[in-house]
Amino acid sequence: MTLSEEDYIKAIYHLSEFNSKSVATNAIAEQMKTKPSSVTDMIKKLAEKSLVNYKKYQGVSLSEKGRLVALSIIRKHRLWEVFLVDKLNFSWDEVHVVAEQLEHIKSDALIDKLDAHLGFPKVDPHGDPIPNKDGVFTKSVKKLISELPVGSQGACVGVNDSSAAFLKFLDKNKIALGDTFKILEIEEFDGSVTISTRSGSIRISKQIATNLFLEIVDEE
Amino acid sequence: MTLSEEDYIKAIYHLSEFNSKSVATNAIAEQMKTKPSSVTDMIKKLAEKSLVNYKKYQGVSLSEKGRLVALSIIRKHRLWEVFLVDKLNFSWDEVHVVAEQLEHIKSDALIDKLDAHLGFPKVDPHGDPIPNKDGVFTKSVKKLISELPVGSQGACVGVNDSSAAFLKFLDKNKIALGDTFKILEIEEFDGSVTISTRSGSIRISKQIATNLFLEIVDEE
DNA sequence: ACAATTTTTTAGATTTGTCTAAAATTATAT
DNA sequence: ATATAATTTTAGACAAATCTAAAAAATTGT
Repeated sequence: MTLSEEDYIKAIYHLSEFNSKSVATNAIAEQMKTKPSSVTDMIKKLAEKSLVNYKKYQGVSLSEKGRLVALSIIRKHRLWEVFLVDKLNFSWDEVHVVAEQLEHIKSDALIDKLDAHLGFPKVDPHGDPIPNKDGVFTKSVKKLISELPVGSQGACVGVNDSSAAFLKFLDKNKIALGDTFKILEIEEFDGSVTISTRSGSIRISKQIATNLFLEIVDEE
Repeated sequence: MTLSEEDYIKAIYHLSEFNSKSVATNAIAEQMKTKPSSVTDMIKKLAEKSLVNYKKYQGVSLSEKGRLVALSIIRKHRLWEVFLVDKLNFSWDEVHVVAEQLEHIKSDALIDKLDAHLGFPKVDPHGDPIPNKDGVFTKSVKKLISELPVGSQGACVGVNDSSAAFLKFLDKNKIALGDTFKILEIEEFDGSVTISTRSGSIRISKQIATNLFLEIVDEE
């Protein structure tokens, strides 16, 4: 698989991740920052290799084979992100660009050993699940604090607003990525939320609650 | 710089590492496993970017700019090799192929942080020196035990013969990469050498001595 | 329903890195 | 010294991935 093919497969996966229907040529072109005609060419090539299901003018979807390729790339991407944050002290918002390159390194042994080195993580620094070797992963529930009911509990895995000001605020309030929070109370009046942290409970404004993602530990 | 350009620069560096003269087109073609005509094309391109000094039919040499590019790639390659061996438990003879891919990842921050994570190593797992950011490195002396006089001391950094049998032998005799040895005595009769190790002194045959490299800690 | 718009595909060109075959240059051997 | 051999370069072609411009198909609005 060429680098470019891998990028297309990944783009198609992400575009069909939630709606599951077939993906439009234009949508892929936008995602890949290229022209629709280039997309058509590449789709033909991927169809030739039966990585995608394709019928002219009818959009495209990943075949099972293609889906597994996508998941293996995503697995690599997310493991590298964990490495960059946990081992090299990158901040979680800097890692994406570098992981985009690292995900294309071809070595099964490397990924196995990296996985072990990292302690077989289940989610990446943004709270997104890491597929296993066979492409199996538990769809994690990742929600804004403002969307959760009282009693919910989870690890803080990301922010909506990555402005320096907001990150500074989090730092000042001793809120860090990875911290576990529990929602104790939601104030009807202003939407502010009381959450418990390791160092006690604090109250956060609605604005904060709509910008912090929790990765819910969903027992099932 | 494209991946291919980087590979050519690295090949030219290695080919002129010891003789320092200009490198022949055929030599590059052999190293790169490509045809001489392809090499000529690429050399023209590199000359255009003033990464090499080139005169038709006269061979090619790296410009200062090209030399710095080569050293930055070598720096990345060797840091990744240290990572693979020290952190991911690859054996030192498996790392080259993977490092060949990793060396092309473009991110200064990544290499800085990797360097720090590894404790700013000075040599790679094969005993070859790691250039610093500015391309400066101390030319390390790496010699076979059989080439060294009594009294020499250094870290074991590599083998000539990487057959499974030889590696097994080393393992059985508790000789591992990184161990420090001192040469105590050389037997005229059969060329066998007595060396001191952490766990006492042992005698190794000439055959072993001609297959083990020491990285000499050369005070100057 | 069908004209207008949007989306998608085709056709033909471009760039990068490669190739083969042939020509130009340099090296070698007697 | 010069014919022969080896090396290097040129010329022209090709595959991959992209582009522009134009044609084909699907969608939308009234």
